[in-house]
Amino acid sequence: MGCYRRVIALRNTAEQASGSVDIPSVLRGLRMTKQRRIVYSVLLQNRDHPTANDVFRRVQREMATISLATVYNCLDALAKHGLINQVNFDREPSRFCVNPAPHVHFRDTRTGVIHDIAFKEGCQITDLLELPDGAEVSELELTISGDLPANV
Amino acid sequence: MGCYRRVIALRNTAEQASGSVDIPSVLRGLRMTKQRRIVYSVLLQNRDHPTANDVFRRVQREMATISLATVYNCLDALAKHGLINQVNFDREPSRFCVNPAPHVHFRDTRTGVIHDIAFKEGCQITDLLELPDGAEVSELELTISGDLPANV
DNA sequence: ATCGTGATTTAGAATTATTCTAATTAGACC
DNA sequence: GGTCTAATTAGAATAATTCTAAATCACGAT
Repeated sequence: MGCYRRVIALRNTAEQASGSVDIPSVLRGLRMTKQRRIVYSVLLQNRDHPTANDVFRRVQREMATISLATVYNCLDALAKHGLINQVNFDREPSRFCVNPAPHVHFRDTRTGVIHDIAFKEGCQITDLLELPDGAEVSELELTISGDLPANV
Repeated sequence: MGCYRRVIALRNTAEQASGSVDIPSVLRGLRMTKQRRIVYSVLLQNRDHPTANDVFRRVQREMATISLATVYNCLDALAKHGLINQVNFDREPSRFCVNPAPHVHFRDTRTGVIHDIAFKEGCQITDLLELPDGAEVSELELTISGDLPANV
């Protein structure tokens, strides 16, 4: 029995849109260069799971000289340091997500919007699987496509 | 408590390797052309989650004139008709899987081998998620990477 | 402050899985 | 056998991403 209240970050809130993010000079051991900071803040400001290209276009508005390769580099560095997640739906271009909480992705096939979906309290997906004894999970990606009822 | 017995199709069995598959001329509404039949039988014979290119090379041994585009076409047709699954790990080349039972994929990071993992009896992964009321799942892909204990 | 050094950024080329195009071939049905 | 549509083919095109090599930056030591 899912309920709407528990769905995470479906829409940008006022704070998210404000752009007033304060990012320290080193985050999780990653030096926050100008470019990395802008890429990261763009992701924080608009959590709609943009592609690298989307990010590139948004960042350009604040730093016209940045290159696409740098955006890729930054996204990669941020992901390697656990600040963002790379989200893959089938073979579409990767998308990026700042939500640090454990969650999975649900694409509404009608609107194309990707929603973050939390786990129910205390639930471990691997408990449902016939994993061999001693298997140790290091990465797990779950993507779902489907229909959401017309918005309330 | 996963147990090895319930892990599906980890290895090719004798029958799988025999190649003596008998495929009707229409399967799930899909006309089984020579090429589609060979592609399908190659997948049935060796269930190691090959890429399109792997399939291409294997099929060539039986039909030297087949083209890579045809292999892509066949894989696509087979997948659209539910005979095979397209498996995506991150942004790696797609892999293909004939296992018709519901399952997820686990890549052993040490060996690179991809294992099919079944769900425990009567388990619905979506029960663990805070899905909005009325959400209807049409596709679901779960991929896991991790370590498996050294083979028994 | 300046210098040296390694990390970062950059532009553009390269890579590569996949899709597209247009022409040919095969197969089903009359 | 002839017709018609679907499937196959070779090769070109696409597009996301990565690579390369050169330029720039930023920090610590002097």
